[in-house]
Amino acid sequence: MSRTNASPELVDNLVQVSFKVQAILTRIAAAHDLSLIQVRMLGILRDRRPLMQELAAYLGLEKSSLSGLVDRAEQRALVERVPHPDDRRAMLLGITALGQKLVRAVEAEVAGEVGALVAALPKPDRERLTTLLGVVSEA
Amino acid sequence: MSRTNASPELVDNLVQVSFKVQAILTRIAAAHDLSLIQVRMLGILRDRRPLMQELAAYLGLEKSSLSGLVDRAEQRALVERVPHPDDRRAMLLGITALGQKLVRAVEAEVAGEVGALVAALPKPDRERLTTLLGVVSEA
DNA sequence: TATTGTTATACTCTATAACTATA
DNA sequence: TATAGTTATAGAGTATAACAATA
Repeated sequence: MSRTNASPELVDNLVQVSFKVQAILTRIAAAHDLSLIQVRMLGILRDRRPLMQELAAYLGLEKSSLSGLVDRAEQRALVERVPHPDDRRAMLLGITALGQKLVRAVEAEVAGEVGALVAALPKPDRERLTTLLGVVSEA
Repeated sequence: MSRTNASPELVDNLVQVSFKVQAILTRIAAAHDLSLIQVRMLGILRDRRPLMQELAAYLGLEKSSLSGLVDRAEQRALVERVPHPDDRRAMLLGITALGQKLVRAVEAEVAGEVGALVAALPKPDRERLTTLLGVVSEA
């Protein structure tokens, strides 16, 4: 037996804001000749050096899909495949200096434009929103 | 001179929740053999009968991209092209009974799963979140 | 045998440019 | 001439299945 946990209005607002944020991300990525999935990939590689299959899992992609994604990013010198020292089947993925520069530029612009979405809220409201979204984000 | 309007944490939470909601939408759409853009199209056609170019504008697509999108949906009998009564160049787009059924099913599931994201919040918090997201949604 | 990654293939989604038909 | 829509073409992103190399 399931129960309605949220008003239609809350669901609607979550969906609307989600599309709004995605539109900002997509537009900024495109301005740097990147797709959203490429930005996500670069964002992950900024902090880790995963195997192909690990990155595929993070991104929710099949390994074959990731091969193409990495191919295109590698051709643009944004990422690099590094042979795994202990397993000759495996590849470690790294981000290049150019990739880092790009992802930092994108993230700075995102901070500005997403930040502008909440600029109309007074500070206490922004703090409340931060807390509430934190809970949703952990759900 | 620009100023930081939002904490990095708030921006992060907005982006994280946005991806979370999109993942739900994409998964539910896929379970019905639909893409996100097809669901958006059906959602619009539930309330309007636009021209091709009007729908393209709503969705932010080129008219040629929409041709293919409508082709594939029409082949599955989800939408239909209806000749415009007054302009023989133009096409009005409508949703079929099957399309309506599909979009209603998707939206019901979305309400359930997105609703579940906020199920942990007590009701007053959900109401506050609704209001705050309403402001962001209008920004 | 199992695992890591690539390749072959096919489909959706998207854009640009050229085109047709109508206004 | 201008507008509404389609078609031709190209490329990114995705999946499934078959494959090669290594464990």
